[in-house]
Amino acid sequence: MSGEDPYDVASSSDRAFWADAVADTIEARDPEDPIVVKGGVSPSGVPHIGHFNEILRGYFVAEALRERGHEVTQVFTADDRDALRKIPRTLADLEGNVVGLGEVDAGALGRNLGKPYTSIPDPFGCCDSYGEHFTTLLERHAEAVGVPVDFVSNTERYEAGDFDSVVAHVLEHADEAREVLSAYQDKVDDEYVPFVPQCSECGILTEGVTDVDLDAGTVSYVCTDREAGDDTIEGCGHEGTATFREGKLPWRFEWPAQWQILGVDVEPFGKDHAEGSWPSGEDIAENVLGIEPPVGMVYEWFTLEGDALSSSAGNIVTVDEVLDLLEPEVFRYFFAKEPLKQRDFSIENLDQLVDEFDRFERVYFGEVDATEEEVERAERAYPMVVDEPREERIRIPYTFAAVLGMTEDPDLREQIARKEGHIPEDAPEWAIEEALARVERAREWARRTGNEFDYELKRTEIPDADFDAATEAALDELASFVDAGHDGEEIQGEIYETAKRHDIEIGDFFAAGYRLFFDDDEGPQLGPFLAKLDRDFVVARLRREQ
RNA sequence: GGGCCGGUAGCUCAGUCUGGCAGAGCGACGGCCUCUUAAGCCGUCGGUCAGGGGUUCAAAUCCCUUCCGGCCCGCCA
Repeated sequence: MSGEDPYDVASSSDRAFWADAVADTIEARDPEDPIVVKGGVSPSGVPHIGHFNEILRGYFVAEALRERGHEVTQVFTADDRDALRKIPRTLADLEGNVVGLGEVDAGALGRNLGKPYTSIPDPFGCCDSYGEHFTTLLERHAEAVGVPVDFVSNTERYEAGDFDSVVAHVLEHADEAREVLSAYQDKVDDEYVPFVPQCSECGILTEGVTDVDLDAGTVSYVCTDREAGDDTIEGCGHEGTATFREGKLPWRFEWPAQWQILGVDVEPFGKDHAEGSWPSGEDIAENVLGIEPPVGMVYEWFTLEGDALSSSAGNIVTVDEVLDLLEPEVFRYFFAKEPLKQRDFSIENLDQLVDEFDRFERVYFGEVDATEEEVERAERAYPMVVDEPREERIRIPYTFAAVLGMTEDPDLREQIARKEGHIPEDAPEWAIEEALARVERAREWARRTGNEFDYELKRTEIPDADFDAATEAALDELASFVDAGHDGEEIQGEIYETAKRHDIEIGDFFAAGYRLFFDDDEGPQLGPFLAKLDRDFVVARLRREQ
């Protein structure tokens, strides 16, 4: 039984980039083009960044193979005939806005437990079903991340009859099926039937199969109660028959069946599958279906802010939200890293990820010193991470972009960035535009995390402030100093001097400045910041006139 | 209880497959600068490679073992 160890596929080679190691394994099998890379999830609720392991790990493998001249298709199954097992805490509309259950008809959802996602009405009423709603959302996110993926609806495949022959084969060889699966699941006994019909009356997926008629291509069933976690889903007692298109294979069989139908050559999967579904899937593929299983590779789960991604615990972030904070290429870069390392995705420390990406980019263009290993990896992976390598591209350091975000004036942002040398004289217009787009993202990051960059220049209206006479006099003097024309360092020094002359605590005087400009107690380094603003405004504000 | 993955500087991680000087970025600290205030430049510090044992001339790397975090071994996916 079994091929390569899915833990070794991406790591045991001298390849600098793991996707090449996977591609090596696939090529060693001499597959026919097009090579099919698959992934898949149940559209059970709000898609989050964890789901993108399933898409992006496959994407890098696909790209590695394309670079070697293969034709590659990346497919993604929406496992939408799976049953809704528990009501999610939150949902999201098609724009990605996450909403609580209270805002939709939660009661209606509760009556649909045990039914396939595609048999449940869309709580938002905009798609044909619950399953289609969340699949659509995932498709949109995949598009936003820039990964070309063919989405496949499991339900549609069952309805179109694509699964017919596999279902017939499995039922015809039910003895082998039981024997193989029983090595992995204790509950499999002589009565086990590897098909789950959907009740024509109440719509739930029921396990009460009473008879199989291979010639007619149907199963008979009684709609019986079914356990789902701690709950029991009540069957309606209906006795009926279902065709092979009116139900589904149990997951352990469905996965290998998908491999057969779609001709899958490689599939990345999460570590939850590694010890259970994968070995049984390989076994079933070889010894029940008689096909060669794809190359499998395991990826580790990552945490969000140190904790498991969990929609019920509220610890999730969607792709939409993340793309408000960083460029798609930075997001893709995160998934280009070693798949087996357990790592954290931290919005709090997002600047680190962006910095790392910026360095990665500069390594590719040979602009910074790097180890041989880094260079090799960048040369291979960078072109897959960005849409198109362009050397003139400009990256404003993320935290500096956050500083620029303190002012809303786009011209001022550009002007400051130029003065600080982050935008070269001869930079092309497109590069400037892209570089400054990061300012909005960094601003959003500062706002979202409420971190030390979350200050907003109060330009249009002067904040409420009440200063004592000494402070007012000092501010007036500082205004005159600024009016006379000095650079940032001089202004910064003068703030200290002015405070001393008026016998004001240094910290208090800075606080007065932050109050006037940011309506806050703290802010960026004041002197250099003020020097970058237009002088008339700064002088007037220091004089509390505007 | 059994199996599997991960643990390397304060943080984020390379390096482990194939044993050969302990690495990078960020942060911190110091300086550039009469300055407790965050952006630039230069520099410095920073390590029980989770702990212990073994093999070896040589171990982050190989073997055994313990600890910590997570996954699987019921159902489901």
